[in-house]
Amino acid sequence: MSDDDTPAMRLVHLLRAVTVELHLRGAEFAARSGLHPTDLRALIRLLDADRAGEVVTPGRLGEALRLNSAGTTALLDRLERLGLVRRSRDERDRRRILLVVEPKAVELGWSFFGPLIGGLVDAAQEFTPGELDVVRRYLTAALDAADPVGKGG
Amino acid sequence: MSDDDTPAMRLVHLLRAVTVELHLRGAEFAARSGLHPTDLRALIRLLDADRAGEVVTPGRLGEALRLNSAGTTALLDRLERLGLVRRSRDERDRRRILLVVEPKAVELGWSFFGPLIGGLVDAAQEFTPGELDVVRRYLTAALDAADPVGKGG
DNA sequence: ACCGATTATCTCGTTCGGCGAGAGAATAGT
DNA sequence: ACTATTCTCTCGCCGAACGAGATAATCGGT
Repeated sequence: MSDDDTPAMRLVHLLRAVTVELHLRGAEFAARSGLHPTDLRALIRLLDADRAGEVVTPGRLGEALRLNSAGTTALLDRLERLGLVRRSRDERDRRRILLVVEPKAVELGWSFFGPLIGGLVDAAQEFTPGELDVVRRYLTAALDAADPVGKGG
Repeated sequence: MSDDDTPAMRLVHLLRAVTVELHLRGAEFAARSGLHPTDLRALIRLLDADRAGEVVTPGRLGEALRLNSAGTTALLDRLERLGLVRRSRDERDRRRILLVVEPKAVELGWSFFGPLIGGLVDAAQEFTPGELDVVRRYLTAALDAADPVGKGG
């Protein structure tokens, strides 16, 4: 966007290149697995929640993915048909559906993220703990810059 | 994915959070501008090429976006209708169309990337040149890890 | 205990982005 | 000139996502 070739701008372009690359990887993986891009985003969200022990309902999932209720239902139909997730009535509030992640989804997630994470962890081996902390500080600052409102907003 | 709470894994999660955030920003901007996500990706590609002085044809654009020819034609119809791009016959090889980026597209690009880049550059102010170089090395390594094949094929 | 308001999910009908197949136009090789 | 190749566009279709509204369960006030 700018012809500036400052260190800061180089990082901006690098960061963008990384996001583009990860996006492409995701799209390729989704296509190979018979998933739509949205399905992969949903899978990621569900696995994150599962890992954090959060309970996810269709409403919350749709909100996270910016889908309306009709789209969310269709999405869950697809994921359920693929055996990646299961709908389970909440017995405490019987209006709600709790989404249960099936083992198959965890396996699928690992088959995608495993190699990627492995590569990134290997890459980190080349750096000292102090250097990794510098990177952490930068990425944290970049996250704030990209998300002015903040997660709490 | 892993419960490991090592510095390397923290960076993985941070990097993912940044990409997710940038992705969301893009989707919001696209919706506000009456663009589809694909249209924004196309705009980015076209502006990059414009900046680099590259010549882009529908075929090349479709290849970059992983669209087939029919989808590419529809995409260009949308962008042309919005006045962001213009089709121009290549007089040397009259089978080809050269895509010309209109000033409106450059303005639109800046209105999206400008604030984002500004925030990222500001964030970089807090770091010494040596620290920024550490980040550059890490992101370069991460890019390689995400793209094992490499840009060169 | 009842009734309206609220919340959560699903159904129906529609829109439109993207795909596959193939047509049309220009170029390159023999 | 003839054929193969390259580049773009047209046509018909599929399906993801939307808007509107139906259905079902819970909550609050009386």
